[in-house]
Amino acid sequence: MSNSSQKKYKRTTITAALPYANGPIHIGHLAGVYIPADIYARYLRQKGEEVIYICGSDEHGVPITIKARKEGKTPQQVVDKYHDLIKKSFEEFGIAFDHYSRTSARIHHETASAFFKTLYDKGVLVEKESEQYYDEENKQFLADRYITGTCPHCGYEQAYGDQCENCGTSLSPNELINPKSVLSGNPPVKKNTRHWYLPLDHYEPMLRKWILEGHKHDWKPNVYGQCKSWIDQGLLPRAVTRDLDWGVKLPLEGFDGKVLYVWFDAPIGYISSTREWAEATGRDWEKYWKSPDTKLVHFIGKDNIVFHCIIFPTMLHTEGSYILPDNVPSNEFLNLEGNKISTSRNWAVWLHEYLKEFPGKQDVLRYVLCAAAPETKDNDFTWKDFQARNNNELLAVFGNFVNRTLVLTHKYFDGRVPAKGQITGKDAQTLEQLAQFPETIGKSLEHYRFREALSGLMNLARVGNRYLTEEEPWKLFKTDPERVQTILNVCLQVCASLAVLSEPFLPHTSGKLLKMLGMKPCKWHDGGRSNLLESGHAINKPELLFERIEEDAIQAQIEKLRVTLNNNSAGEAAKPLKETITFDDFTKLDLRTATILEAEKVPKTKKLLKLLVDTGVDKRTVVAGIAEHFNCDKLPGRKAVILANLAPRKIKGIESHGMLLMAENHDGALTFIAAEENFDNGSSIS
RNA sequence: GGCGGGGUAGCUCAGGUGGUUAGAGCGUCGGAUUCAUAACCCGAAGGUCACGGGUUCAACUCCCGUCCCCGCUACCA
Repeated sequence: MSNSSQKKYKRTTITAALPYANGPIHIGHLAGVYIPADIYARYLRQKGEEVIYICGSDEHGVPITIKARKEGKTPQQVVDKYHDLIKKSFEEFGIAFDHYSRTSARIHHETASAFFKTLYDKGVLVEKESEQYYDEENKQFLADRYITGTCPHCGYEQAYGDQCENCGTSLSPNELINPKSVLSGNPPVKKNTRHWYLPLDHYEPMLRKWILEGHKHDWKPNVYGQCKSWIDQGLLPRAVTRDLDWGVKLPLEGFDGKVLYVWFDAPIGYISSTREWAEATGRDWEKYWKSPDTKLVHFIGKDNIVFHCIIFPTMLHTEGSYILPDNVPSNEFLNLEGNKISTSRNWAVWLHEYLKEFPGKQDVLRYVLCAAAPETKDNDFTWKDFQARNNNELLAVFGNFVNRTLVLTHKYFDGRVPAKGQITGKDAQTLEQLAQFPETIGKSLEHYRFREALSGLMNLARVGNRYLTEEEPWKLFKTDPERVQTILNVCLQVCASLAVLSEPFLPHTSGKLLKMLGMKPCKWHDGGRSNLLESGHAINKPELLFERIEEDAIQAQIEKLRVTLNNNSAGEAAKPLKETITFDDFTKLDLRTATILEAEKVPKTKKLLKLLVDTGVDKRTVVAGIAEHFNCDKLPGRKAVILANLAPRKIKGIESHGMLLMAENHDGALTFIAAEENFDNGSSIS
């Protein structure tokens, strides 16, 4: 079913998730998105198919305006910096986009606002009024991130309108106590504003049919499952506009200060990037997006599944003239040395730094990240593994085979491809195996199985090594030089095929090898031919394709990460102090020593325990979010401190009277606070 | 808690409409070899296929339950 559908396509449009222009690219992005997409694109190109590989920087949205404010720059300056950095490092790394654009480009603003206008004119969008916080001094509505206030949960005074960074709770701006505008410092006022929504709920039947029925077997289980989960939970209308001045302006009269919500404009960036490319090269962009014989494929990370499988397709569908994606191969996440990659904690291997620290080793990283790509589950990148894969696989299997063959050719035949003579069974068998590789590897690629494809490529080098070792030409040369000619001819054909078939995976290596063999780039299915190199053809001097990566280079990287780890924990040890309070403020708190009498888990929650506590004054129920840290059986009898005069509050239907005090370190571990001596319950604390 | 994904050799992963001795690469050990960047090649050891039930002549593969990891989501007074 999925195979027959591939036949009808005449061209392929490949998109890779637009990197957000507020930071550089790291190995997680590469392994999950850009490398697989690049391999796929290069493969199709090499097959001679019509294909475009499109990407660009995603440059709108609130986080960029925040970063700009923090650094005292304009948002444009921020995105310029990262756009340039990202674009350059992609190029140097060998990600071969047909076009890399950016969403601040004029053509993108035109495309995105026209797209919105079409949906608006068609009556697709639903208009709704709502109340939002407004800064009167600056005369603008405030994004959630532009409002700070006191967290209603933990009392932290610098909580943001969308999240409290102290306790991690996600908030809505309305929950904040004493909200303040980040812009003016004044309390914001509520004001009516109008926004447009994409009514995803209306298109549930379409999505059900298209995804749940139509792509049950050709989409990856993680993607299909995630979509099913979303659809089954019930889709809600999603706002497509925001009150902000950084982004694509609404193409409607009288709505200054409104822009398209960044998630709406970003995927349209694929389209505008295609248009920009088409204008520059004199092509027709529309067939890549509107012709039913075009296969549209989005490469993304798992955080992006809902946008690319549900929201963007709904946009394309409602617009009316666009095709929908044929597949959305999404990868899971890559961890680094056992921990989640984190931009803010600097726990990452940054591409631009790698390129500096390992010059000329683009393909090593491409190889390692493809071989260890998180295709079906999260995976871990370690520098030890990086070293091992370079030394024991790329170098020992691939590089070594090529080197052996070329050295022997120079030694015995002065660098000229010797002619084949009598073909033995082994020769024929090897050439037969060789012939199958383009098909085998190609099939893996067409099913988005990049790890499998790469290991297929390595198998070809193994075939070569085995053949060469078994035939032992170095033993025969004195007695049977003609036989050696045949053997080396066969080995050279394998090398030639390696040069051809490695191109999608290891483009730099492929280029070097082609040069060494004196070959021009070839079509995919030329790989596998047994006469790619004519006899008598002169090859160049061999150079090493890969060099050994020594222990000190690896230790340097590990040390670099260790320093990061130290910096992080040093930084985190000291959380900034809260605002100064008066003694009177303090005396309002009634803190008491207490003992836990009973503990049970609150059903249907992960973190909540219902505790019965003896406060000395009374026995009361307290709900505490500590279930992940403490076992119920171990709690009865435990001494604690509670805040006894906190207003009661219902949590999951249980009235909680007071709050259990705990200390939390930067790893999120909790510990009890209690009197060291065995004091009576109800002793007051001051 | 709900939903989704995953739990298979020391490591990274394949696998199967249920059916002979569960596969690969790397690592380890042994052998062979010297053309080659101490590389290649051959061989071996290594797994109760997370755990407990059930269906079946037969389950790692199907069903039910439990546990663990990841993501989304609810919850942290």
